[in-house]
Amino acid sequence: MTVIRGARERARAEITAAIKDEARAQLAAEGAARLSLRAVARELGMASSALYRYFPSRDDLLTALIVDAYDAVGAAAEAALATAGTTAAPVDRWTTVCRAVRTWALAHPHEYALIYGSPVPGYTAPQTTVQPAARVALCLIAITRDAHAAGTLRTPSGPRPPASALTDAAALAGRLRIELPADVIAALIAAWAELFGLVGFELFGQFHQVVEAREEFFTHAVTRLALQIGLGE
Amino acid sequence: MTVIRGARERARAEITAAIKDEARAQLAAEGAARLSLRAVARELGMASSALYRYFPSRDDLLTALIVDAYDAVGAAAEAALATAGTTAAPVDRWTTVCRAVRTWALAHPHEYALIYGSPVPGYTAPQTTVQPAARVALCLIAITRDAHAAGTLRTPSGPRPPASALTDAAALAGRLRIELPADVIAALIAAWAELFGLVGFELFGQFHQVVEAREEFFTHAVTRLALQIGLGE
DNA sequence: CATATTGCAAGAGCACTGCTCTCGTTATTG
DNA sequence: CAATAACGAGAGCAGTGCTCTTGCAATATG
Repeated sequence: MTVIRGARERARAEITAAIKDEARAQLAAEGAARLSLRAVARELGMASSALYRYFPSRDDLLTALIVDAYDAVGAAAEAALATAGTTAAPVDRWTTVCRAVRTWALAHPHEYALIYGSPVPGYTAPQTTVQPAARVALCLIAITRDAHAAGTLRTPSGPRPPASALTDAAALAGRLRIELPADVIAALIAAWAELFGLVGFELFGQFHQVVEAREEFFTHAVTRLALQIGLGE
Repeated sequence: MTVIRGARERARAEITAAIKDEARAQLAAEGAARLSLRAVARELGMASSALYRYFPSRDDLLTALIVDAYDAVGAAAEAALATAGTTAAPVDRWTTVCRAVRTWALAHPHEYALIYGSPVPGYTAPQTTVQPAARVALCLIAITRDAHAAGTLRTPSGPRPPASALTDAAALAGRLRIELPADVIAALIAAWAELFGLVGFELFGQFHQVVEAREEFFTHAVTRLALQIGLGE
């Protein structure tokens, strides 16, 4: 971590945090589209131009909020995984993490939309977002790897992935040093994307007048995702 | 269809269409956030205030684009289903429709983001969007219903949905007059959401450095979705 | 300690936005 | 033909992101 030396750096860190907090509050209240630098400055009692000392542009502020949101949902997933413990059944660990993601999303819809909805600032996210963005996925990987190490992992259901998908999966496994078969990795990636499809559809209103028992439906659906990659049963 | 009587109504219809076309062009080029009424008016050679005779607000124009986008992706899905024909295997019909959705999304990323990413204008979409929004889902339902009628539908894999989910599914089936078992409906809803999770993750860059053979991966994943609701095999 | 340098806040200002209002003009209808 | 409704254009308001300049305070340097 960076050590803050003088009073100036300390003040800078505090003001930067205050700006992000106020911006996050506006984001939560009104959404990313209505987030206004001038309103943030107004609320903080400073000139709008002073804010540019801390964030060179509105997009940079949004990017900082994106990183924070990824970290927040990642932390929620990790906390859920920790409370579930390593002794629980893999399926239960899986559903616990998934439900934590869903709960966080429902509590922070605008922040969720910022990271898993339309990517607002430009189309290619800065490199700084990729590591926080991976935290939820790493939780799901950890569960699967533990099950694999314990020998309780079946082979994924359904047909075998095509060779190209297995190549991609093997490359990813090598890069992240994941001790899992390529077909499991491929199934994991699909389940990971499908999980956020379920969350996003509920959050963005597609389940309106379609699914009413949202939580039960979600739990059931992610349980099936777990079984499909070979966890449990 | 509405019959256009006078020259005034004809002009109004044409100008409304021209506004939407120009707005759609700007949406495709820059995204919903950068869509500007004044720029649309400028490009059309009219005063910005005149545009408000046709769309009472920017959100109303966006809503019109949303409806059009739902209709476009729905039409793409229906066209794919038509070309696949009724004689093809249910799994192939399913993957054909899914791939048409993905192809449309890749060709129209901003329009896709508008409807399946973060819902921009307000949180509750107007009632006029629900019918066009259902067209893709109705394609998937039709495939499943055809397979059920032909007797080639297995029971969905995995555990049975909870009672509340079955109740929701039965209610939906009754409302839409779908002749399908409740557990199939429930599996269909999950697969429907998961399909758009796969598309969205690819489109929004989450598969960056994760999946390279995107098309093969997608086809494989949606094939598994089909098997999971009982189509084919 | 005195001085030069740097970091910072504030204000004015630019170009842009969505939107409203008014004012002539044009097309439709009785 | 006359009354009415629809329409286009312009001015204007409040707000936005962002830049530039000016003056001040904290830091670093001799």
